[in-house]
Amino acid sequence: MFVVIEPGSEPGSLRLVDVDETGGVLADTMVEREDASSAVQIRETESPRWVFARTSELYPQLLARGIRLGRSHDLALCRVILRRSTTTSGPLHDAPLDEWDAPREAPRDDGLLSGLGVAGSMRDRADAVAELQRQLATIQGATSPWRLRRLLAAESCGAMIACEIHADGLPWRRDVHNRLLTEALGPRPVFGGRPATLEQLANSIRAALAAPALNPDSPAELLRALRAAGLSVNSTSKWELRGIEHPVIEPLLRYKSLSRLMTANGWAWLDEWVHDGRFRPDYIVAGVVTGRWATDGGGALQLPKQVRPAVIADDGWTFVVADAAQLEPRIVAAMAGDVRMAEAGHSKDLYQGLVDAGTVDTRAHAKVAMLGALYGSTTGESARLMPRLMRDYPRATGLVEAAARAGERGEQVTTWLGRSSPPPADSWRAMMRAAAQVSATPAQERAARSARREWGRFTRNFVAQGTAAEWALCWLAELRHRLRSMGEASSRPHLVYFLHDEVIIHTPTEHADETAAAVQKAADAAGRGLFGDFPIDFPLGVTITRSYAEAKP
DNA sequence: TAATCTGGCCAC
DNA sequence: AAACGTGGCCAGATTA
Repeated sequence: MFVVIEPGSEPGSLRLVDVDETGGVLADTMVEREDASSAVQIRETESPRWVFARTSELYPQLLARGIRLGRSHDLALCRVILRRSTTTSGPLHDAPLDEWDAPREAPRDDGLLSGLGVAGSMRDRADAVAELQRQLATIQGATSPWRLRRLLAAESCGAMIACEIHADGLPWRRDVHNRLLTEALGPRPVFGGRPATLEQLANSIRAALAAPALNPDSPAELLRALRAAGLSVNSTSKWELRGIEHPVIEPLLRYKSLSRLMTANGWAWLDEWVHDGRFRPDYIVAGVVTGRWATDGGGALQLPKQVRPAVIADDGWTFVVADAAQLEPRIVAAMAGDVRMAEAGHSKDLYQGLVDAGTVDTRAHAKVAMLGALYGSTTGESARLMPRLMRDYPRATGLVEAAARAGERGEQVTTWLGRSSPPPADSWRAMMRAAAQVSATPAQERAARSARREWGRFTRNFVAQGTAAEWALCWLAELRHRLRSMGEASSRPHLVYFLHDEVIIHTPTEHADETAAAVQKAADAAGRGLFGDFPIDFPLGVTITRSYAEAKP
C-alpha cells in the first residue's frame, strides 16, 4: 500500500491519497492542520510506503512534529534513477524533461515561505499520483524489477535518514573545539586577521625567504619567493615541498596546516555551523552521479582528523563508529562472482588476504594494486602490480576493465541494482568523431584519446563506487530498521553521521553493545540483500567510544 | 563589484 | 611521490 502525502491547500494541512500496488487510487483525503499529526501516526500503524514528491521538502516538517515514518518512496529521486537506467524503457524513459526532473530548489531561509512555502511551489502542483503510476509501470517493465525496487526503497529511505540526521545533529563540543583552536593558533583575534601563532610563522617564512612583504596565502607570490630564494619548485604544494632541505620548509608546512585549520574549521566555521551542541550537515542524497551523497555547506564530507576531538557524545551516551573494511574490492568481487577474491576477503582484511594468497608481497602493495584497478591508473607502482591482480583474479579485474572499455566506446554502465552512468556529453562524441576523420590533426587525436581514457576511468569507477553506494544505502536502511525497535523514543540509538562507508550512531551507553551488534547485522543483511548466497563478507571496523577522534579508522 | 577560475588540501 | 575515481570549500587572481 502506498500513501501519497503532500501539503494541502491550507498551511499545515495535508492531502493523503491511498494507492494500491498497481497504481489504483483507493481514497483521497484532506486532513486539517490540527488533525494532521494524528492522522499520519494512525496510518503509520499499517506500515504503508509513504510517497513524497521530495522527502527533503516535507519530511522535516513531520520530524518537527515528532513523526518518524518507516517506509517511503521519493518521486524525484526515483525518477532520476528510472529515467537514466539502462534496465528500464517506456514512456518515463523517453519522455521530454518536465518539472519532476528539475533540480532541487535552493532552500529558502528567509522565513517568509517556510512551512507553507512548499505548498505553493511548482512541484506540489504537479500530479504526484500520476507520477507514481508512471514509475510503478516503469518498474514493472524493467529488466529486473526486484533490483530496482530494492534500490528505490533504499534511496528513498536514505532521503528520510538524511533529514533525520540533520534534525538530530552530530554532537559537537564548542568548548573543546575552541580550546583546540586556541592551543594551535593562539587566541581568537578580536578584529580578524591572523592569530598570533600564524603571524609568527608568517614572519619566520618571510625571514627565511628574505621577502618581508610576502603574503604566504598567495600561491603566486609564494612560488616567486621560493624561486628567488633558490628553490627549484614547480608549485607550492606540500608534497613537493616535503623533503626539500631549507630553513623555510618547516615553518611553511606548519603554516599551511594551521592556516587550513583556521580557514576551514576555525572560529568562523564554529559560529556558522555548530548550534546547541550539534553540527547539522545538509546532505544531498544522490548528489554525486554514482549515487553517493553530497553535502551542502559546512564541509561535512571532509571533517578533518584535526577537529574530531570536538565530536563527543552527550553525558550518559556514547558513539558506535563503524566503517566497512575494503568495501569497493568486496563489491567488485561479488558483482563479478569472483570466488577467489571473495575468499581473500573472508578474513577481516582483504588486502592481507591478497598477501596470504601469494598475489603480492605486502599489504601496502595489495592496496596500491587494488586502488589502481578501481581508479584505472596507468603508471607507476600500481600499474606495475596490476598484472598480478589480473592474473589471480581475472573475473573481478575483468569487470572493471569491461566497464572502462564500455565507457571508452561511449556506452553507459550500470550498477548491480540498476543505477546507470550518464551518457557522455555531445561535445565528447563530437571530439571522437573529429579525431576519427582522416583530416584529424595529431593534436586532435591526442586530445580525443585522452578524453576517451578519462571517460573510461569514470565508468570503470562508476560501477564499483555506485554499487558500493547502494550497498551502503541498504546498510543504512537495515540499520535504521534495527535501531527503531531499541529503547524508548527519547533515549533511542540514532544515526548522527554518514559518509560513504562509515556511520556514527549516538547511543545511550546501556545500548552500546546491542547497537554495535546491530550495525554488523545490518551489514550482513545488506550483503545478502544484494548478492544473495554468494559467499562475500562485509566486515566492519566497529569502535565504541565517546570521542570520534578515538575511533580507529 | 560580482561571478568565475585556479591552486591547494581535506574526506572516502 | 604522485599518478588514477568521487566530492566540498577556501583565499587569491582574473574576468565580465
